[in-house]
Amino acid sequence: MSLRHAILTALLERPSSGLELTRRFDKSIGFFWSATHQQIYRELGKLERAGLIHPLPQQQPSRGQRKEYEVLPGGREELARWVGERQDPKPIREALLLRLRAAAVVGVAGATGLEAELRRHLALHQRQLSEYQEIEKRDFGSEQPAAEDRLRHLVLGAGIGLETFWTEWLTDALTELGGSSPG
Amino acid sequence: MSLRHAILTALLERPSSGLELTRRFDKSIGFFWSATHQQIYRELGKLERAGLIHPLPQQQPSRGQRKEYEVLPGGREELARWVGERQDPKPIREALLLRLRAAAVVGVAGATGLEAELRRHLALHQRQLSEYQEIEKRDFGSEQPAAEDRLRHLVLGAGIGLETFWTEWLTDALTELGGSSPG
DNA sequence: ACTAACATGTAACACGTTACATGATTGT
DNA sequence: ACAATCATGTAACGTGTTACATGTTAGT
Repeated sequence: MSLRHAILTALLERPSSGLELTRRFDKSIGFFWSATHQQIYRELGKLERAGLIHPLPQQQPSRGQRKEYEVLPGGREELARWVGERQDPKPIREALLLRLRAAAVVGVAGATGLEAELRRHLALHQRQLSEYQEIEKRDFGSEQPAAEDRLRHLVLGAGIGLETFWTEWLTDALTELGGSSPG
Repeated sequence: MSLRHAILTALLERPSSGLELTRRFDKSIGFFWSATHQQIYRELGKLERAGLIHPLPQQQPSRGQRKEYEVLPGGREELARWVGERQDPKPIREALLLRLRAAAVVGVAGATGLEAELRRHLALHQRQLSEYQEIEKRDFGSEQPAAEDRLRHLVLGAGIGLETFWTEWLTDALTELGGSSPG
């Protein structure tokens, strides 16, 4: 049940409407927890009914009208509780690896398409890596960062590390596949 | 819709019953696409109704009776089609990163629990890494591997690379958090 | 009046998780 | 007879995905 906590985190960082949240989930928070606008509206409704957030009083709630939410004390407590919770890491779930394994059993004959796919993924991961590196340059130049900034930098570092891993691995994979493929 | 293809791949590697599949999804295939037995039985039912797999004829299908499945030509075709499909990589979805970001907004005061959690994750990733390395030593010693084995080795290499990344990153994170935390 | 962009929402379905139910086989 | 284990399955619910519906605001 992490979407709920992703939303609470985002709203604590800055009160927002559903659409604003959706856009913030296309970057920053969304870099490691993505969500569509439908998920977000559904979860905002639940959070409101649970008394963890409430809409800012200024705007009357009607369809098509912007509705900005704020976290209530109960929401902050819930988030703090969740941060301290014990949770095992989820196993890897990566369709590309599954597809390589499937290619091994159905035969590598049609693997020209697969090779193109690997190149395409390589380009996407390289682009994501650049984006993270730009954010790092822009937001984390400080010499004496506050504790919160050190945490955020750490999280960004994970993104950079993971994208670096994928670009290296995909490069290796392309060498393997292209380099010595038998006839 | 990858579970379907994970199951087809597993059944092509070796015809199995639902419970056997469940066990194989706790290792090998499951290392990068996990599934519970309920998911597997549900999907086996769908695959059978879709005519992509069928139970081996020997055993009459009654509850509590072992039921072994085999992939039909249509299933193999479907898998081959899927292997060549274009699919974008999914963004990272890692609750631990979300929790660090949440810790940044609710305050790092209760971060002693978080630090223990990071250590716990470190140990888990180290164990997983050793497991992969043992598999590599056992299964991929050959000098002239077949194309299928090169692919499978590549996939295992991704697992090793990812676990290596996490152990290094978690070690860094613990240094960051423990090393210079302000009073 | 029309259009585009903004903003919130419904509906339907696929996938994932947890708890539980039922029957078959094996060992004591 | 009983318990443990193997094996398949149902039910309920939460989460994620896709397509579509509805209303508002601003520009022309």
